Amino acid sequence: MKQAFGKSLRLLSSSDFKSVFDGATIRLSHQYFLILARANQLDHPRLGLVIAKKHIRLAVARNRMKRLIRESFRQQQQSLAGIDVIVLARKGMDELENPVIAKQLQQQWQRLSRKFNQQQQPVRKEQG
RNA sequence: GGAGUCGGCCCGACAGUCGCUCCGGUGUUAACUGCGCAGUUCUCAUGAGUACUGGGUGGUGCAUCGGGGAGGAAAGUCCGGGCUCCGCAGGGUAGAGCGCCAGGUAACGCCUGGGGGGUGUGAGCCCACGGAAAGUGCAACAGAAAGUAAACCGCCUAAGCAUGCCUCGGUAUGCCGGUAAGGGUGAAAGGGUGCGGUAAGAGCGCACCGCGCAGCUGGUAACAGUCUGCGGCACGGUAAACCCCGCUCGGAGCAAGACCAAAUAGGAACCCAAUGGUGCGACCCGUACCGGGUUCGGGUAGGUUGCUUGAGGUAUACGGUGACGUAUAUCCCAGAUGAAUGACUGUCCACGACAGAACCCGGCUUACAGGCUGGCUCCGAAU
Repeated sequence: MKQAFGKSLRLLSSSDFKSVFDGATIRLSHQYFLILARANQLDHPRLGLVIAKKHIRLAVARNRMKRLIRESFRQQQQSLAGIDVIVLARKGMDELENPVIAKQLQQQWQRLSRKFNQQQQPVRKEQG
């Protein structure tokens, strides 16, 4: 079971980001972060991160957030196939401990996966 | 041993699992692509072009192996340089910065050594440390007076004038005054101490100390001197007030700059179509609007580059008090770009601070848990 996290699993250009921001079909809100998502036409998910300096002031803390989110996403990528995801950090996220953040993200990935599958269901019925 | 002071170094350690990025090696052929070679076909003037096939070789990609992968401040962006583009004959002015002396350096507002002042018992530490006899200005409150000094209290009444008294020379009072020694005000009151001197005083005179100027000596210099002479003796403070003097300074920055280059709109050249097409209109006339293709240049998105071998690190030797320099040997030590350098688990301990490269260096400043180590000082004990 591959759990690599190469370039293909990231949102790379500003047009990639724009399409998710403009056409997001799923919004998951959390006290410390916000997840936007929409379907892509690929067999794997892609992740984009928006960690604003305004919300998390220290560069070291911003790096930590990015690493934790990437790591969590990397481990969950199998259940998120076909989704473009953007995670936005909110104020205060850097005050949490690593295990807490990992746990919170884990829960959000599961919610995201369920919600995405519900949205895909009617489409398949129409096709079949 | 305790207290202190000045440096140098380190930035949890080890193991396992799963990742990210760069470099190198090997392999891979499914994919994309660059460049030669050979054969065949077609076009035309023994050469060139077009298409296809075969094989070679490189790049991207994918596997796999090996190696590298944040800091002392990577930070603030406060100075100085390199690099890049733009500008530039020379000189002056304005503006900004710097400011004891000498040296180091690519350069500096940095560093080293020295001088001066302040501070500490000391090692040390601190200093925006040019000019106030070029000029202008400023100094609240208090105080009589704050800058060619000045009489509030005090001290004095010698000289001059007036008046009274008398032993006719004194004495008392007043006027005219004298006085910076004492008190008081103030951050600051125009050298200090002593003796002489005087009506009382006063550098008024003298001695010593201090000060200024000139010389001499030492020092590259700043500056220093039990040195010599002259001067009784100011030239108060403030230049992070204007100012004066000396020195330095073109502008913008890697989102610099260079290259490749879709789509869309517009431009240029050539070719083609032409007497056209569309609208108004039953039609003619009339009128308004409008081509197609190829190539080219500029150029947006996007990509490549700049991009890490450098005023480089380490070691040794030599020169120098030192900052540093020279020589030789040796090493390659992040290079990301929606932005890597990590996550988890276990063990151990002193339970881990401040904090993340973004073109690159040299500094300064600010933040900071601790650990290791060297020099020096003070105190105490022992020998």
